[in-house]
Amino acid sequence: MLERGDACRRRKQARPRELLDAALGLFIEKGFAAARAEDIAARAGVSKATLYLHFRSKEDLLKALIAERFASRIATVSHETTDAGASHDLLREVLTTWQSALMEGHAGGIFKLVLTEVHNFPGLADFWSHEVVEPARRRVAGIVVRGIDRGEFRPVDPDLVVHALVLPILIMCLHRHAMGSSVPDDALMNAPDLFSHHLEFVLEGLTPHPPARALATPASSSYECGESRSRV
Amino acid sequence: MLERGDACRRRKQARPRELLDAALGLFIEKGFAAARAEDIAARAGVSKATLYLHFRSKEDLLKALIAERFASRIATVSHETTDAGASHDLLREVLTTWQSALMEGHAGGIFKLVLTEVHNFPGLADFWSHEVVEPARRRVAGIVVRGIDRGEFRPVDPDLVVHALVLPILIMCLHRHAMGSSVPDDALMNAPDLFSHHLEFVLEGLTPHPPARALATPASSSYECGESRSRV
Amino acid sequence: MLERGDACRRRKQARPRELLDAALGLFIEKGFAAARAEDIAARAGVSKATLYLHFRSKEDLLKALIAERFASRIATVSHETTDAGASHDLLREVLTTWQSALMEGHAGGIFKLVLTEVHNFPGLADFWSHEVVEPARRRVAGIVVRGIDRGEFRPVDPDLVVHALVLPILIMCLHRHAMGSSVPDDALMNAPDLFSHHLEFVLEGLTPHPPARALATPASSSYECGESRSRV
Amino acid sequence: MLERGDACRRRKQARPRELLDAALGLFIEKGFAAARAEDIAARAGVSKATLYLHFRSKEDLLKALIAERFASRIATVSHETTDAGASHDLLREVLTTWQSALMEGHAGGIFKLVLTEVHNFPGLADFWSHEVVEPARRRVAGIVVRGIDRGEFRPVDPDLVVHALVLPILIMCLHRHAMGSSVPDDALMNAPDLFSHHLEFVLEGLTPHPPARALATPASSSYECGESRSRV
DNA sequence: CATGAATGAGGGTTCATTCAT
DNA sequence: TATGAATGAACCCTCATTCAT
Repeated sequence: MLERGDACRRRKQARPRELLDAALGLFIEKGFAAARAEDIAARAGVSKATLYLHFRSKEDLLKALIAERFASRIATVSHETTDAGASHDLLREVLTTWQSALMEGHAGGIFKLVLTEVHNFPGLADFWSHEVVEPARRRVAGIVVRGIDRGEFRPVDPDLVVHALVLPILIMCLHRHAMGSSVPDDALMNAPDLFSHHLEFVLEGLTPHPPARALATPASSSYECGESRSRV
Repeated sequence: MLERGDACRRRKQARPRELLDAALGLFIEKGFAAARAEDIAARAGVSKATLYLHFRSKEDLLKALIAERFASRIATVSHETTDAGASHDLLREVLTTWQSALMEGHAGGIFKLVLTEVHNFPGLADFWSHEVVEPARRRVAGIVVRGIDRGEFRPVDPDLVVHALVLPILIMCLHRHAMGSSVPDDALMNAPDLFSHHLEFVLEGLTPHPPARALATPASSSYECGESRSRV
Repeated sequence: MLERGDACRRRKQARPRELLDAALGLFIEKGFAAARAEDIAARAGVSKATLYLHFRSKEDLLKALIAERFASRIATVSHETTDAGASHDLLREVLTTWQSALMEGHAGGIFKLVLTEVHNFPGLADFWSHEVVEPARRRVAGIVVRGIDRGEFRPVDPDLVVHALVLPILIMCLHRHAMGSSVPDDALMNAPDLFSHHLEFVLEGLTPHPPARALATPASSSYECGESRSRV
Repeated sequence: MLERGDACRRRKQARPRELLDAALGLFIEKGFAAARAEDIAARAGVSKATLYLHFRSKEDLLKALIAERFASRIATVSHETTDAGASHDLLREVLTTWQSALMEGHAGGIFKLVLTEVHNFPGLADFWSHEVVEPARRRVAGIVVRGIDRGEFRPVDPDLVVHALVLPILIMCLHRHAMGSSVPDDALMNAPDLFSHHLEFVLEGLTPHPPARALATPASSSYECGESRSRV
């Protein structure tokens, strides 16, 4: 009986979390408008009125999700600075990990939610920018700059590499979520190898051409003192 | 009275077209669910009941739009085979044209519509695949194959190039449509040069190394005196 | 068929009127909050949605009623200036008519509505003041002033007479509406004679005492040039 | 612990009282329907569930209030028979006291509550009749009869005087409560002198004509040098 | 063909009331 | 006794869709 009490209390404390989870799931599956408050409550195992005990409106649910930055439901790029190893390998590791994490999880659904609801929830633009794009940009650009500094990469605009590597991942997530198995033969989107090949392709493009090495290195310094917004 | 009859008849014939235009516009602006039948009719200049005279339901409107392949509202890649000139230039021309056409027009809205409604309207998967992805893939891959055959490009999987060049465009369109001016300083998405630099970056990666050096497009030299933030 | 068409169209034009009537009836019977939109519509012979075709909200219904000043549902004091006859008789006629009209009709319900909803609908205070209190005050005070001028009444503050004659009527209306037959033996409120006796009682108080006549008349002039707000 | 127990027990005994007070306050402020059970409990400093521990329903709260005759919240006319002094003065004292007590306190709110809820709570009709109307009637009529007996008043139906003096007070209370400051310039309702002048006016009507002239209360002389708008 | 009017079904939200502790 | 949590029953309002003209 005590245990049951404890269990119940624990459940009660967890209600908001469970409701948010249920809401996120249904928002992802059906979109914000089509997700019925009653269904969200039901999925969380409570009645519709209970939902309104914890959140003032359906909009509030989404705002809470945004404020919580979709709490760990989206795989974030690892920020630990692993200084060891070649920059090529670092880039490989970070992007492969991130890509497969995103492809496995609910990222596609969240991205879709962001795209469809940003009109009504400006907070989503912030989320998108600060939680998705910027961290990825920073991490990737950081490695690129490091690679340039160490002479492993040609001197290129780091943003270009971000553009080349991150954007395709985003589309692939969206595509995977939206199309699911509708277009099973779409090699462009679904093949996991394609991305790794793409990664190698970009890495190759980053590698200094043997004879050009001499002129590449000096330029790298210009990336150390970022005069613009997009530095690491 | 005859004239009026004529005028009326002409208008009447045009009704479905006007309704489809109105529907597409509102679907793009507000999404399928949030676009009210009454608003669609109003935008087409007719009454709500008239809409149902021409289409059996709101879903029918979208199905008709899909069946019509969104009638020319989306810029299609030009398929004329221009055999003249370097493959580098061909690729540049095709992709630049396509990208700017998509960024100008309503492509972002249509892409979003596809993503959000494909689970209710399987026809959208076909549209997406056959009208957007495949033509672009075919055109770009064709040029790549040609370039490889002519020794202008290194031998690579053509899909890799498609992946590298087409996917970023799609995301940029979506981003532009959804975020609009919410994230005005997002260099990764909004900068128009970034894509052309990205294009050059990929083209460089395609160029065979030792002998093709001299051919490297003039643009590549600009990498040394980048006057803008996104230079290489 | 034509006739039926006509009839129908006439009915359609009349919908707002019918809805307002139904709304007023239910507001009077149950109060604003307890009157269900569906019941209002049903009483008007239409569906709930039709109500919202003509009025944007339930509040709008009441606002429309207020704006229409409860359109003739409340008996207004007759404003024709009947100069013939003794002022005593004039006062008798006007007040008796008004009182019985109010007691018969829905005045009690409207007064109650005003009292209960004036918090949420400030327009009701205006209605109360401009449509109920002021006209009655003006009419009664006008007669009193006339009577004073003609030497038929003692010089008294006309507002005092208004106070003495109008206020009891208001309470009697409210009482009649609210209590109905709950307190059938309440001679103070329900007896119609009581009011006419009260009227006579006040009239008597207005009549100059025979010997005091001389000093009464001169004072009357001070009521001719109303220096204050409450003149006729 | 004992002390706490004592304190608690004392508080617990007081719970119903506190709840009733809170309920009455909110019923007066917002009306029965708009007063939420939760707010009542909160105002009493307990939780919503505790309210239902003491009262079976929200209706029960009002019934208890009615049964308790709104416990001293409404000013009752003093029933001590003060036989000393002129009947004019007695009437003046009783009515002035009662009126100002009612205007100060919550009488208006309670009257409104009675009017709006009597159809759901027949007990309110009894309250109204036995606690408000009848005591006032009895007291005032008693004085009138005494005055007639002593030759101070003309022989009139005592109810007539009750009607003339009590009814206006009721409306003024209602008006004050409902309109508050919405119609600040309403001299008919808000002016405090108006009632006392009205009282004098009625007293004058009660005074026997020829012989009683000299007795006319000193206040009556003030009618000749009215310094305010509402003089006679 | 065109439309003004009408509606049924459904969703968001509130609140009096109950239950488990 | 006291309460935090939960809920069922309504109610307001919307909108895709139909009907009568």
